[in-house]
Amino acid sequence: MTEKKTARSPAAIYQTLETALNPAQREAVIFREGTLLVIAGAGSGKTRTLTYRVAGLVEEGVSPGSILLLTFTRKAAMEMLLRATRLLDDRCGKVSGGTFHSFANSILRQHPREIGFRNGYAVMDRTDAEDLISLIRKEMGFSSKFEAFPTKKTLMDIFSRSTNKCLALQDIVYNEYPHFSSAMESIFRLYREYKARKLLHGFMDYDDLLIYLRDLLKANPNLCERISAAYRYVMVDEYQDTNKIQAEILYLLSMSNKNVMVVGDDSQSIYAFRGANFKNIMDFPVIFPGTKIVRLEENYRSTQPILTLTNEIIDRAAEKYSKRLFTRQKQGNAPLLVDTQDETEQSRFVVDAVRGLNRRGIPMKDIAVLFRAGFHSFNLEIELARENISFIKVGGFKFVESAHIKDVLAHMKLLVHPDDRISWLRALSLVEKIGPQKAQKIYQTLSEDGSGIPGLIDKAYPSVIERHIGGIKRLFLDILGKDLGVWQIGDIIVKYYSPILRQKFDDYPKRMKDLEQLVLIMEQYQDISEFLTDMTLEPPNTAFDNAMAAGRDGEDRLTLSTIHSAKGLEWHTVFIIWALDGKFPSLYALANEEALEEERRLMYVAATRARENLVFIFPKNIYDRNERLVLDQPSRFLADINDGVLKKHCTGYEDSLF
DNA sequence: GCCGGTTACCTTTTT
DNA sequence: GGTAACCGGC
Repeated sequence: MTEKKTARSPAAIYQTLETALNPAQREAVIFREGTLLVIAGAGSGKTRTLTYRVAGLVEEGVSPGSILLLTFTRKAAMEMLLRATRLLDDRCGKVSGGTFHSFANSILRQHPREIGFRNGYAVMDRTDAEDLISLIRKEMGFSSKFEAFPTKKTLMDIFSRSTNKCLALQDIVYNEYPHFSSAMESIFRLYREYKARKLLHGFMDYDDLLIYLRDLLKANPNLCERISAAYRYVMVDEYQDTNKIQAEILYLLSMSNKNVMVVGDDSQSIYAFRGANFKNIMDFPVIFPGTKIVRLEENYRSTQPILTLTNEIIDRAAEKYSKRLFTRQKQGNAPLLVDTQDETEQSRFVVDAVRGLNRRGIPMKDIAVLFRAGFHSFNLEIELARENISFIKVGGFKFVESAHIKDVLAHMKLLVHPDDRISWLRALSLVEKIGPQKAQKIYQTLSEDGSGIPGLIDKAYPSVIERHIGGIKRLFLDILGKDLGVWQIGDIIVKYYSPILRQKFDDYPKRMKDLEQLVLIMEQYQDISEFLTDMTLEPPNTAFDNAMAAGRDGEDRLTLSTIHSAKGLEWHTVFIIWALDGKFPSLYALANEEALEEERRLMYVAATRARENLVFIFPKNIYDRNERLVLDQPSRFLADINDGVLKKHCTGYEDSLF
């Protein structure tokens, strides 16, 4: 961080409080002892409030390390601490910040024995966990051939929901996946096996991090006392998106000091699919009696016409939410609703409109296109590339999840975790003539005699195999016992892997670039496990979203983002594509009242990202093969809003849209 | 028995 | 573009 130390005296910060913050914000900033709940509407200066509070605490002499700021992404935490640093000085950068998951990981790493992972553990990402499930599924002989049996993805969903909602597996299956009820017995057996394997091989999935932390704190009162005493002030952002386990952890963390502040907005809760419950925020004063509640209702982001619309969207919700936003920016353009013939026309419309805005002085980085699901932007991405408009895409598929990245990382994981069965199978299966069976056999012998990588190198194999396995033996010979940096090791692995890449993927030039990118990221790390943990817990959300790219990122780029990844952000102009009933809300959500309500909140989050201009677009001749029907209506969240609030717009005038 | 190529089908959101 | 079942060939 090259942040300059600003020579601003503490008194000056408090002087600026009067002018920089409104009374409600100020109240939250200067609140000290006890629990505080801040209900902060969209654009109400929530980040500003947290930033000032952090700076204020540090300024008063609270040790930065004893302040804990839990946010939704590490990026959000870094951003806030950076702002606090600007406000005060470098000490703010030393505040402990991150996600619940990374916080859990940092604590658990220090207590491997207490949690039953004597030799430490590796964190599995979603794909690793699914691979393990798939392996077990095959071993146990469950397949969908003879009975309705869930795929690995669905199994993981079921397991994860059960954990995060604190409900029995049966409840989840019978209520949310009734069509798999007949397989309940098998699912349960598989689940038990999955848990056993994780313990046996030293793996944790994302959910385990939270569970083990909670259980560690619960089972060891002395430790809990010590840890909670270490954090004098705890703050949690986006509290509406936390779940029951996280609430319990927070409660345990408050054992010694009851100075807990949570900030959130019940109408922006969009992670129920992951076990989050917006009622958490309402329960907070119940769990912590005597909680002070502060409401931030003045919106500083959007114009009145945009707020009028967003208020209408959320007013139609079945559940009544706790506030209504207002603004002093009365003037502004009416939000637009545009229908196009098909997806291509939708993309062209966006391209033309973006061009028009850009010509009239709106920088690309002040414009965003938002959508419900990652793949909704594929067509637009092609059009943008054709038109030479550069963009950054956030959300959807992460590049660390793609097969080629996982292949390279698997080799690296073996260096620090030689008992990693998933990685062994993955790496060995890449060798010609070695498939799942042979890989399994090789792994078995290495694991039984505990010889790991050296065992692989020393062992002689039947000549057919030996001819092909020589490559991977040489790879590890090149790495082991040498004093190499993370990126050098990565580079060696990539060189070994590139012939496989060519053979395996038609689009290898593109993937090769990803691998080069990966090696660039590695340059920032001194330690392999640290690198691997970061790739799992804080993966770059796009191929270009990392410090490396940011360095040469002077370029003015358009943002494409899933709505989930746009949370907390804002742009001058926002386009929301696929505002088509059946896509948004998704057809999956229609059967379920709660899911539908979450879709509505999602639409609310999307629309409240806009400062000046807001445009909804839907292609109206979309045939859904699944349901065998034509989707041609605008999203039901917009359909009945009258013309004065949401203006219908015809295509063909994109140049003078506003 | 096992590898590896082929085909049919489906595709939400994220730590 | 990914997953899982299928089948031909060694």
